[in-house]
Amino acid sequence: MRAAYATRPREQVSAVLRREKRYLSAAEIHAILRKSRANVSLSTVYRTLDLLAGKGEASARVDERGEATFVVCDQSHHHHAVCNTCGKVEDVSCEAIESVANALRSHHGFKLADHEMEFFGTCGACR
Amino acid sequence: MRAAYATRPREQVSAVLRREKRYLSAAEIHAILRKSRANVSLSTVYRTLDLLAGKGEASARVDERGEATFVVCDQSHHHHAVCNTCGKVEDVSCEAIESVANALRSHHGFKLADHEMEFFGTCGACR
DNA sequence: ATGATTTTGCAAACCATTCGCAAATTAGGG
DNA sequence: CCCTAATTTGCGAATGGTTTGCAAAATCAT
Repeated sequence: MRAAYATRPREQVSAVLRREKRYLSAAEIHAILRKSRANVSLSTVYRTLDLLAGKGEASARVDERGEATFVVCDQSHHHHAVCNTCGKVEDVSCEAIESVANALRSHHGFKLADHEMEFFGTCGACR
Repeated sequence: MRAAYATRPREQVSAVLRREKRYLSAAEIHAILRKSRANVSLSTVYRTLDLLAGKGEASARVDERGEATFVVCDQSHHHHAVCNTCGKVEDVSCEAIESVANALRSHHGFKLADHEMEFFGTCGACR
């Protein structure tokens, strides 16, 4: 059966994501770890991110420059509100989707199965 | 001032997108063009896609494998309903966003500035 | 502790995308 | 039309984020 070793490098990568709460690329995480003298290889950062994303503990996003970035998040279905100022990401539930599903079916004959949403704006702390 | 030449290669790339109406990568477009004996270089396909995306005539999306894909679409603000069966993409307006904006502000203290949504399901033709 | 199994690190391999540059194409005025 | 200036194309080479192979190191169960 598959892996599951609780290793130091993995915990360190995970800790950075939990502390920062914003979208970070593998390279950024690697740089942050180096500063705190935690020498985790870039490969391990990538592998750990894939692992977390696979378990649903982190979600991925491709930024404007084409780099993959990750945040820790709920495992249940939800969406993200990203602050344009500080970058912090908050989990948001989606109640309003019902009305959208109805509109899609009646106006487009489209049967909704899944959806993705992302919000951008200013968080409470930055206002 | 900037470019604007109406060239054959650009028209051919654009025509493929208008005909297919689904997310296509540069490589896929290049392959389709080769089959119809239209020899447009891969570089030109990439450059034309950037151009169309810049003008808002096409919108980009990164697929599961990490490749950039494009569709032609309205220039006004809207969202996409992607059919899981045939891949066709329909433009969808968003009326329901008002209630979401209100919920974000009252529950999270978050001031919504922009948003992205994408829908997946089964289109009318495939049902 | 001990051995089986999983991870890590490093460097090399990948591969989609970008770039440099000379040749080809386009737009427009004369 | 014809010519020139400006833009675009194609090619191959360079880029750069991400993946991979493999031997050494770490982890877990016994």
